[in-house]
Amino acid sequence: MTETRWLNEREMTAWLGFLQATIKVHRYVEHQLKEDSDLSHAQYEVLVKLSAAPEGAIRMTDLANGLFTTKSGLTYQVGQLEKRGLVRRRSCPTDVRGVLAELTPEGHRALREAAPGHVEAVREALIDVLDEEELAVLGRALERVGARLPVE
Amino acid sequence: MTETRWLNEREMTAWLGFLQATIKVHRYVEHQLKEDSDLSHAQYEVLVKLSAAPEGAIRMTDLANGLFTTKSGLTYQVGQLEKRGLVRRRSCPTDVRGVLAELTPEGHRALREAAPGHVEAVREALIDVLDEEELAVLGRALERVGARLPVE
DNA sequence: AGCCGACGGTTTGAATTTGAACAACTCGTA
DNA sequence: TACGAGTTGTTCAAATTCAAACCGTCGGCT
Repeated sequence: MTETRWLNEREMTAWLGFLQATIKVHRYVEHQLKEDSDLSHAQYEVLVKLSAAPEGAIRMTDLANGLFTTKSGLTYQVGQLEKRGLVRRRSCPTDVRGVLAELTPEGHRALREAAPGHVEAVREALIDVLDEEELAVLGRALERVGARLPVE
Repeated sequence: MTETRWLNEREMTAWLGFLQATIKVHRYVEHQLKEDSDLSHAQYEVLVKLSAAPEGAIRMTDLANGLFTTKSGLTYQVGQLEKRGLVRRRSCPTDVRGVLAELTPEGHRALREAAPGHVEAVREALIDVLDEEELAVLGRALERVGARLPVE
């Protein structure tokens, strides 16, 4: 066991800033979506992915990976969305085990209506607070951070 | 209602990077603590704050604010820590309503033992992945982001 | 002293998250 | 063709989170 490399002041600032910012930004975005569109952020992201799917439908597993969520968590959220008629499930033609999720017309509408407010919240909470340089550095750095860590 | 200012590519990269990085880093740190010290990250942060308290004890509300958590969430977590004998509650001498939380000797020990592994995980997941410039920019920028948003 | 709005912390119930267990199925290989 | 390891999505119970309701107390004001 080697000596612990404690965080110096600059590192501590970055870590605490990261913690505080992430918690607050997530909470802010979550609230805005729930308030204005009655969607959780997780649900919103599901709608986005489905809407962006090349064939209009995605396998559950691919969806879970793309959203950095667990399989069981996704099953739950898609279940909620299906209850509300925003998403439909159908079986995968090439793999009997597979399940494809796709947006219903109501799902498309819900996303279209929720998107502007959500983007505004993202700007308000994060994007518009940063200048050009910060935006670039943050994008580059955090992308690298995320890519290094396992999905689950 | 003015026209929606959608995110351009650079902004979208920053936002997606932020989402992915935050989710994964939080999960990574959470797992490491649970695995190696049987503590949730929330519980670890409580121990840290208590350990850093000038008088060795803090009011629940101050603790909640310092940790960007909700009052009820804190009540639950402190309850868990108390069950395990890491934290003690006593009433505030100057305010009957108030409750002070403080570390027990076991709490001090648990923190001392958990800290090195936690710091290592934080480095592994975030700090050591960034260079000097990124560290500085990230610290400055995210601190500003966090400060702008309401606690709750 | 007495009132009243605000505060401090807990309780409550519902919603969500998690990992593990599970059953059904796929696919490469013997 | 038959095997077995790995995959797919769901289910389950337990843990956690959240907001709202709640109760007792504080403190300024009359």
